[in-house]
Amino acid sequence: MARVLIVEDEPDLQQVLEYNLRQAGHDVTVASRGAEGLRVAREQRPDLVLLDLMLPDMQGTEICRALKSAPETGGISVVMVTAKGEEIDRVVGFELGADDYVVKPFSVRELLLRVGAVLRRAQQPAEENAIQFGALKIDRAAHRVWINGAEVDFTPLEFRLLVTLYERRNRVQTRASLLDDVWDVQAELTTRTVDTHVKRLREKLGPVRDYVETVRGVGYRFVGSPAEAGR
Amino acid sequence: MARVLIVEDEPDLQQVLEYNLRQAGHDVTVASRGAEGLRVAREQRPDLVLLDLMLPDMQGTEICRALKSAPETGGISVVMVTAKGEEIDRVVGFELGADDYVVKPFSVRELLLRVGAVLRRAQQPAEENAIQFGALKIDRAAHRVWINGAEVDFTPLEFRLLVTLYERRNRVQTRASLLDDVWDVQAELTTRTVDTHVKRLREKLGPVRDYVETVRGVGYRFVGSPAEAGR
DNA sequence: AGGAGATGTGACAGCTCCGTGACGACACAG
DNA sequence: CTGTGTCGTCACGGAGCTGTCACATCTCCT
Repeated sequence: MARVLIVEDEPDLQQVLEYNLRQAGHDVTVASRGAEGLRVAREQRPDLVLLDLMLPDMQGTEICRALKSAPETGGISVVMVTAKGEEIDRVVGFELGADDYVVKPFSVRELLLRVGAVLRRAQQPAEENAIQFGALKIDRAAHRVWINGAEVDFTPLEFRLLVTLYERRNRVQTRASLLDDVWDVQAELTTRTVDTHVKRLREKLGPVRDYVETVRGVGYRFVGSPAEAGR
Repeated sequence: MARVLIVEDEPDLQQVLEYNLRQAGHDVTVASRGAEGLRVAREQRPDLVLLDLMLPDMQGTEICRALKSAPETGGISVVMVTAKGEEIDRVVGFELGADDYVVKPFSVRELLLRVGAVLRRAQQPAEENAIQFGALKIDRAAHRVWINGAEVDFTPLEFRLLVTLYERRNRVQTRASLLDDVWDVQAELTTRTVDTHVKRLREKLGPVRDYVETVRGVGYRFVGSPAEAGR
């Protein structure tokens, strides 16, 4: 299905990742050290690199930056595997251009979902990476949003919420499932937290706030007629 | 909400798990020994198995593998409960296809969150979302209804009632069974409440109000000739 | 035709749910 | 240390939803 390079020093985790990605039908290569990973990535140009943030010889961030900044390897998708769930790690990961991340301990299902989503996105770069939806434009890679051509700042959380809502557009998403997808599973939060962030999202969405609809008693729904999409 | 099988030998933990999962509205079965757990899982086909890694007679991993590798039981979600937080345990658990795990000691809240998340994910693709029935169109995922192409707003209760009636179409449903299916289990309501909501449903159904028939002395029935379906 | 029981209808009060603004905790930058 | 930005929680209030009741209408039986 796709060629995946795993850069991970911990043998157990390495094995889990390799096993499950193979199961999912991918062509897998493994590297234990950062330098080795970077070399293999440059030589083989895989479709996706699964990259541990902490490696014995160098930081995963360096590898990510090195890959993303070079034109030959810039097209390779990067998913970061982070040990700590700290927000800072995620932000830094994204700032470096990583396409997504998973936080240890993660469920296999989650990992495969994220890897699958990133690969799918990369396959149709023009359409999927830059989302244009009516007056709303989202660049996932750059983490930027424009409304009627004017750029609007979104916090990392708001951005994730917006993208998550968009990805399952025209489907109601319960507060619980949004908490699953936008926040960590282990996060113990009130469902009302979702309300507050939807409110903040709508404020920033301004003229296109109606794209996010409330479905009373159920959850939220991103909505838009197909005619509006891809414009 | 869902049928959960607990396979756990330690009586205290068994009790805690059972109690809390019942509180969360699940239908719980308990097994103390691995062989028993495997047998019950095969017979009852629960939605989810909460599986202790260490059992007196066999390893939880064996049970997990046995369930996941057989087509009949492969769809059952498995959440592992591990005594030690060692990475190796997780690895083994995931390699075998467990959907998630919790490490003892765990907070009850975290357990419930993970169980809920796993169930929600497993549920998602199973449902058939688009229903078209003559002039009536129902999108369950989006929670939207159209009549002759025009969208009509339904309250959460009305929507559930409509879908429930539709699902058992051409079969009479008593007021009592509708109360069970549409309302909360513990709700103690007058059967007349059903009448009122059927009335409201019919109002909104307008031209297709005749899809909901009254069966005097028994209950209500959603009807439609097969020719009308799937249009 | 008349009556009893079942069902339809309209009104209403109570309640749930959601939007909103405010606040405190926390992390980070200067 | 202080200022700034982000995030989670809470309390309030309004809008919408829902259960119940009383009464009207209908259906079936005698």
